Formats: sequence, C-alpha cells, structure tokens
Amino acid sequence: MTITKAACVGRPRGFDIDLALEQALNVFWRNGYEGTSLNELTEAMGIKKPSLYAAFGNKEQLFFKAIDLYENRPDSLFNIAFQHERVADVIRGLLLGAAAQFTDCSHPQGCALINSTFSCNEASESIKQTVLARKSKHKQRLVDRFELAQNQGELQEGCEPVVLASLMTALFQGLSMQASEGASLDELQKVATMAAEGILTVNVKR
Amino acid sequence: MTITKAACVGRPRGFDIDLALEQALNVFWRNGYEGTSLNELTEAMGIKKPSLYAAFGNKEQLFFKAIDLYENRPDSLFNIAFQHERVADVIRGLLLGAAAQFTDCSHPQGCALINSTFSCNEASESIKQTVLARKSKHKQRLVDRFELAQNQGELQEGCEPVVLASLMTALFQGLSMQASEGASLDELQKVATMAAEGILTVNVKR
DNA sequence: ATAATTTCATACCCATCGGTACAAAATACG
DNA sequence: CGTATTTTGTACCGATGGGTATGAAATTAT
Repeated sequence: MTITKAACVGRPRGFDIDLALEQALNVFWRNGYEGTSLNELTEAMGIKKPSLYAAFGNKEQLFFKAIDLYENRPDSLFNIAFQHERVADVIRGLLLGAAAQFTDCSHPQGCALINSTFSCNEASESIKQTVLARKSKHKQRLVDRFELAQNQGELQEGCEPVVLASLMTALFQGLSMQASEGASLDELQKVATMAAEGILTVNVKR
Repeated sequence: MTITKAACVGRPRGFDIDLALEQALNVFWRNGYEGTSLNELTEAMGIKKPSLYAAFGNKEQLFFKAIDLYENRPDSLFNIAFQHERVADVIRGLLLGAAAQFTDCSHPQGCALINSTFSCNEASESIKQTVLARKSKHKQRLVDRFELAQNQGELQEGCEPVVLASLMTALFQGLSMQASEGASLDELQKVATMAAEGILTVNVKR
C-alpha cells in the first residue's frame, strides 16, 4: 500500500506529499503525538485539514507514516553503528552517535521515537502500543548483536546481553531527554564517553 | 501560605484535603500534566470541580502542590542515598534505589517528576519550566556531592563531577521510562547493577 | 465543449477541555 | 431562632480538540 497513489485524472495535488510528511514528522518529533494538534500540523505542512485527511487518512495514520519515514532513514543511528566489527566499536558508535544525532540542529532535538512516548495518555492506546513495539524491536537488535559478541568471546563472563541491551536503551532514553531539554552536543558527548568507558571496561574483553 | 486554612465557620469540608491531594498526585504521576483531565482528577479525588477549585486554586496550582507533596516525602531516593559516607555507596544506593522505587507497586511506576515532563507541550510553558527547575535542582545536589567526593580524593583523576552527575541523571531518566513501560524490579536491578559497576570501576578509587 | 474526477477552501459538527455562576445545604455565631 | 459564612452539586461557559459536508476550482477524458 503506497502512501497515496498519484492521480492521473482530476485536479492535481497542490503540494509535495513527501515534503508535507516530513514537516509533520518534525512537529510530532517536537511535541509528541497528543501534544500535536491538527492546527499545528496543517500550518506546518502548509495545507488545510481536508487535504491532510485526503492524503494521509487521519491523525493516527499520519503519525504512523511519519514514524515510518523517521525509521527508514539511511543514516539511522543503528545502521551506522552496526557496521563496526568489534562490539566495543559498536557500543562507542551507538553512544557517541546518539549524542551527536540527538543534538543535531537540522531537526528537533532528541529521538523522535522516544519523544513520541511523551504525552501518550491511555486515550491513544494504539499509538502507545505501536511506539512500544518499535522500541522493543530496536532493543531486540541490540540483544542480537550482543549475543553475537558473546558467542564470539568478546564479552566478559557474566555479562548478560539482555541486561547490556537494557542499559544501552536506558542511556539512549536519558540522552534523548537531556537533548530535548536543551543539553549541548559537548555535554552529551562527555556523558556518552563516560558511559561507554564504564561499560567497555567492565563488560568487554580487550 | 498553607494549602487552605480550615474554616471554623460555614459548612465543613466534606473530604480529606491531604488524601485528595495524594490521589491527584497519583493521577499526574501516571498521566503527566497535559495527559490528565479535570474529570480524571475529580473522579480520583472523589470530589466535584467547584470543590477542587475552591481547595486548590486551579489545575496548575494543584499540580504544583502535588509535586511538592511528592518531593517532600521523607523516604525520597536522594535523602536515603545521601546518608552514605563513601561516594561509591551513594552511587550504588542511588541506582539500586531508583530501580526499587520506580517499580514499587504501591504507587505509579517511574519517577513522578520525570513522568511529568511527558505531555508538556508549549501551551503549559510554566509547568515545563517548573519541572525543569526542580530537576536541575536535584542534578545540582548530585554535582555538589560529587565535588565533595572529588575534594576528598575519592574520584579518579579526570572524572568531572558535572559529567558524572549528568550520567546519573540520564540513567534515572532511562530507568524511569523503562519502569513506566512495565519493566520489572528484577530487570531494573540488573541494569542498575551493571551501570553502577561500570561507573565505579572507571571513576571511583577503591 | 462537456462530463468525469480529484483537490481545494470554507464553514461547520460534536465531544471534551479548563473553568465558573448560582442556588441549595450545612455549619457557627448572635 | 435567624443570619453570616462556607461547601456542595448542577448546570453551564467559551475555546479547542479531531473530523467532515459541501460546493467551487482545476485537471483529464470523451
């Protein structure tokens, strides 16, 4: 199912649908799902409400498509860091990459997925569940990578891959929150470095 | 200025004001500020809207009073952990204490202050600022404690107290989010232990 | 040209939001 | 008793939330 097939008959769409989706992502990224109103969306996207509904369905579906766009970026944190061979470099790359990406001023601060958990009261349960499922998918990628490292003898005895993955996730969440609250790149780099040092010293053979 | 002085004339208040405030705290704790509606509040507190407004002012002031109640608890995480003499025990106490307190089922999961940052769009700017100020006050307590440790020669050379405080804060935020998302005590204990081990090994003399 | 089709802008729908007017009810004081 | 004072329940306010009906505008097909 494509986003919305371009019509070859009838009045042509007056806006760039991909660009509009990107603007929508930016608003959700900044304010979360519940914190974003249709008026904010339409204003940022430069279209009126009926156009939004015709092109994207409704607010919920627009959110899902925006998150899809976010996660399928080629320069995703995970995709870059997972290219390293040694797990030590993966861990360093993830933490330092998070610090850099969460404070990149070319887009809202923090991680869009983590920020979206903000303002998600039980009214929008499907949003909450979807975001949680995505996050746990990412966590599973970490677990798999660390289990691989364990099988290759890179981890210290007693280091559980699942726990290590949870700790990394917790650090991402913390870094994301601090970035959203205005922390600088320099600040987060130091935090990420200290965290990586501790994790590597205790859990990874050298 | 007390919460609301008991009137000695006129119709007596028909509910326990302290108990009502505690119920309000629980709702904010679970849903954040924006995520909580007046109807949810009045239902949880067992009173009607005019009673709420007469006793607490408005939603914003009720929130502030609820957060005050939360922070002035005697069994606060910081108050307990800061009783230790050695900074290593403080760090362990903070992380393990966070794991325990954030998953305590006698109240909502996670940290109320951290959860309140969720769903805080720019409409309620004063709420956001207040919560941020409180959080940075707590962070300053960490900085002060770690600077003390540094002066007493407990920290390794090159360990900056500010960075260490930020890292601890990031871990609190991560642990809080994972607790809110349903992580178990056992899970978070393992994460906190691994984090503490890494931090102590690299940053604290033994 | 005209019909078919699609998008657009305006103007509206209903539910919920935080907040309040008002009068009945319940107490203390004279 | 009556009166002043405070709380309580009901019923409401304007603003905003997500979502839509409708007809005009713009294009392709005939």
